[in-house]
Amino acid sequence: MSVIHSPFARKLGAFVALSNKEQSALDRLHGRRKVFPVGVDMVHQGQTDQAAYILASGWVCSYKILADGTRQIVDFQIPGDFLGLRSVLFRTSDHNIEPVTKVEASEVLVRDLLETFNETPRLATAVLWAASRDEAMVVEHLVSIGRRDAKERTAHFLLELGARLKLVGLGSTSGYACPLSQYLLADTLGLSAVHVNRVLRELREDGLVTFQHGQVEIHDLDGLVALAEFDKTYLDHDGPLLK
Amino acid sequence: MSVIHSPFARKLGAFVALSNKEQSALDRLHGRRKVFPVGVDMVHQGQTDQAAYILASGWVCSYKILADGTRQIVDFQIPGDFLGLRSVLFRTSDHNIEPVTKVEASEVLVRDLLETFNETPRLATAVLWAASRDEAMVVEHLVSIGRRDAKERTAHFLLELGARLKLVGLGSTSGYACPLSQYLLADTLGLSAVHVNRVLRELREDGLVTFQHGQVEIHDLDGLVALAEFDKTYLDHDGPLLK
DNA sequence: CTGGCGCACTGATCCCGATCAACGGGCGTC
DNA sequence: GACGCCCGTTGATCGGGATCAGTGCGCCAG
Repeated sequence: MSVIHSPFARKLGAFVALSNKEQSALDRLHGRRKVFPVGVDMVHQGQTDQAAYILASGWVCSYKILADGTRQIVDFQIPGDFLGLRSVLFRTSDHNIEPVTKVEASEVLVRDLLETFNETPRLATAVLWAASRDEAMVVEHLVSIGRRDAKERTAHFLLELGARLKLVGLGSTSGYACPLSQYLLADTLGLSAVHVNRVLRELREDGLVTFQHGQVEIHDLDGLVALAEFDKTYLDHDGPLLK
Repeated sequence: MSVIHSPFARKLGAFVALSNKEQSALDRLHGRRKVFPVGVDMVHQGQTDQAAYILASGWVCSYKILADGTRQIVDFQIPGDFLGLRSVLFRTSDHNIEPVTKVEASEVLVRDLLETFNETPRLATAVLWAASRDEAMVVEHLVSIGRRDAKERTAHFLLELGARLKLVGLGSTSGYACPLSQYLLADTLGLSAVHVNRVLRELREDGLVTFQHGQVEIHDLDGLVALAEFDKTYLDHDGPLLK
């Protein structure tokens, strides 16, 4: 029987060294597959959904739209990320979760998740670590928007994406595929699309990074890390944090 | 035997209708009391602490300082808030938790918390709801900084504080005591202290809210709510959400 | 082939909020 | 009582990024 570990298992494996059996248990968590087309809300603003998902493929962003039409993207989910749990719990929050590329997701019942934890407690640890890392990234995002200028912010975000994609085997520290338009980038970074364009040009002219044709190429990792004050521990650990 | 429910019990009681017995179980959670003086870091940047705390009195903020000395405050904790759990989990995050007023906190072992949950599962539900609300507020904070202008941001923050303080019986929708300096406010909102001052003056001149002598007085609730696009459900529910 | 549309890109201008500089008041210390 | 120091307050100026306006290109639908 062939073993194809899901991005979810790969991600958690980056935090806790998991046996093949444990990884398979994670894979078994994946329930019914659902496909969401591009640009369609998975959860509507103000509405709560009972389902949680594990992203199998595609990218998702969660965002909020204000009365004047401006949009703030809170974060992105990539394959292996857990999704919807927040919108299930947040009775009072109202931000959508919109796929930016066609998304394949596995419906997960929280009950099944908890049962899996009972079988193998180390999985609970792994999930906690992954969740805390995800929340740390939201906090870093907040710091970025509050106190970093446009160039630093952009550099930080591109580095963060790279680190996360590397975790699930979808990229490296030198480059990765990125389906985000400059408009999405703008609404993520709290900038205008015009200015994102200028910033990307500057970063390219500085020889730091290129963002073209859906592809991010990092040319000067150290320079980017220094510019963005990016936490290198996100990039450095190759094996699991907890053996 | 007199029953003095802690702010922690009061806060959770706002989400789930708790019996006196359950509230007492929450009160019993409070472990050894610790006092932290004003302006001293409870957890140092980059360092992890094994303890989690429940704030008994005082205010705490968690923040990060960048290389150029600028500071971004991520959020505040007020009495009844759970604290330190995030810094325990965030191995990679590096932001401090600094009391802004003298703080009395009860050390809590996560083990004790889980045991309490086993006795009364409804408490687990209450904690989850409270935690998700707290995280929703961080998300709203991010949206604020990213897409609202200085006036809207400030209004939103003052409303949020009021709603949270009301939950634990430390204020009302018309006013509350607030120990924050305009410098702290600035580093929270991603503004400069000078500009915070001007914004507060404008809000006062508009007859919306005053922030003077450590006291916030809300004069036009509806006006503020509209300006900030503040979610009124935070203010409206008086009883527990789940009976 | 053609019109329409979304996205990348650029120049010109504007404005919100940062920065610099200064003053005054409360309060604790010597 | 005099000196610092922190905080609030205000004016003048600067600048980063928004806004407005427009071009060009690829792609899809007709």
